[in-house]
Amino acid sequence: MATTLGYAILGLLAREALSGYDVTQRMKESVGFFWGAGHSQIYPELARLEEGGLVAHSVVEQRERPDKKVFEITPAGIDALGEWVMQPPPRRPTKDELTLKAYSVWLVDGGEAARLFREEGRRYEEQLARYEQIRGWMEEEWADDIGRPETPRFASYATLRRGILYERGNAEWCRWLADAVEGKPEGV
Amino acid sequence: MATTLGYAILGLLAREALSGYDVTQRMKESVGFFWGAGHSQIYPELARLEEGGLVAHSVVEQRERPDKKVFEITPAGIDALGEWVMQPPPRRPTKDELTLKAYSVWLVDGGEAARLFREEGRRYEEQLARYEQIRGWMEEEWADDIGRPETPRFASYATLRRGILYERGNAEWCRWLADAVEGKPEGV
DNA sequence: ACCCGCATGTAAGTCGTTACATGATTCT
DNA sequence: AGAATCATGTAACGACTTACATGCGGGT
Repeated sequence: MATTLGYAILGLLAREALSGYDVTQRMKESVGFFWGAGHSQIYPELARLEEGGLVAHSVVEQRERPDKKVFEITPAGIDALGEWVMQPPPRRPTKDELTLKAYSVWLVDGGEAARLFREEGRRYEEQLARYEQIRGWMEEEWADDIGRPETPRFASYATLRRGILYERGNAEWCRWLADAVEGKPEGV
Repeated sequence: MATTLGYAILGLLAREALSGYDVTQRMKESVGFFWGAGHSQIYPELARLEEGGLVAHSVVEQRERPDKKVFEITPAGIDALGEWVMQPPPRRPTKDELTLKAYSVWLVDGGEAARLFREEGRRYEEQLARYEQIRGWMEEEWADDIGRPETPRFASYATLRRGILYERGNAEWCRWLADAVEGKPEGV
């Protein structure tokens, strides 16, 4: 019924009521690690969700700040989100620009290519380090909830683990590729 | 200068001359594993590349088959592709629908969720098995070229390794998540 | 007779990015 | 004085998907 972005927003609102601005912020941090959108996409999508009865808003007046519309998920919204979760997602081809570049890496100088992939690898490692830090924090602070699949904290922890595996795989691959284009033998 | 899809096509044409139809087929197998497009996107893109002087076509008449336009990459096309390869790609947020579903998995029944993620994990494992098979074949058949970063075969092998790490990470995560939502203790 | 593979395109619609537009307050 | 944060929207454009459209030859 809603779009994928709609379900991403519902996933946030199922945890707490948020303004469009707040949703935009979340899309740059937490959820943003696996689904991103700018505010120009979010405001119209919230309107569409409201039209479908999946969310409802109330205006909160603020002193010294502009008024804001705070959106809450409705029972119908919770139902729709739960049903969507259980549908197997369509297998779309992963679009990875760095892999695409690697596909044509044979055309360029090995030393220069090594520099590129080492630099990209470093970025993945930085992100990985950030994730590992959050993971350590979660495992300490959220220790109880992490074992309870019915809590939102468990779900957040699960997505973080996915991010860790993803960044680790990418970092490992970049290192291997940088070594290989420089002519270094591999350690598989 | 060209779009990302344009560079994907150039990457193919740098290896061999192809018709639009052939390019479409490649987008479903080899390159399709990390960049996909339908024929309705490919034909206009080839026209744009030709307009920019990066590819050129000649008509090949066939008996018992429709005539076809075979596209070749031009020296300008090779240059453009090589320069693009060396540009660090913009860091776009990974869009992964399955991770997004996991973010709201706390709303649904653990047993049902386990079934979903186990099934998805199986698909990743199947793809992984296919990749591992190709890898074995490449390491035997292409043994010489795989150590030479200036060959297209090396580049194909490199992208395959990326695919293997990707599928392996996903499969591992799905297994972990399925166990976790069922209440099984983890083995990290 | 019908479907599949080869072969090439266009059209309509959705999704996503970048830019335009406004305006108050707080921090430097 | 200028930049950053909070706050909400619209418009234009580009990328991508799905459907429309055509036609021959070969296999069942």
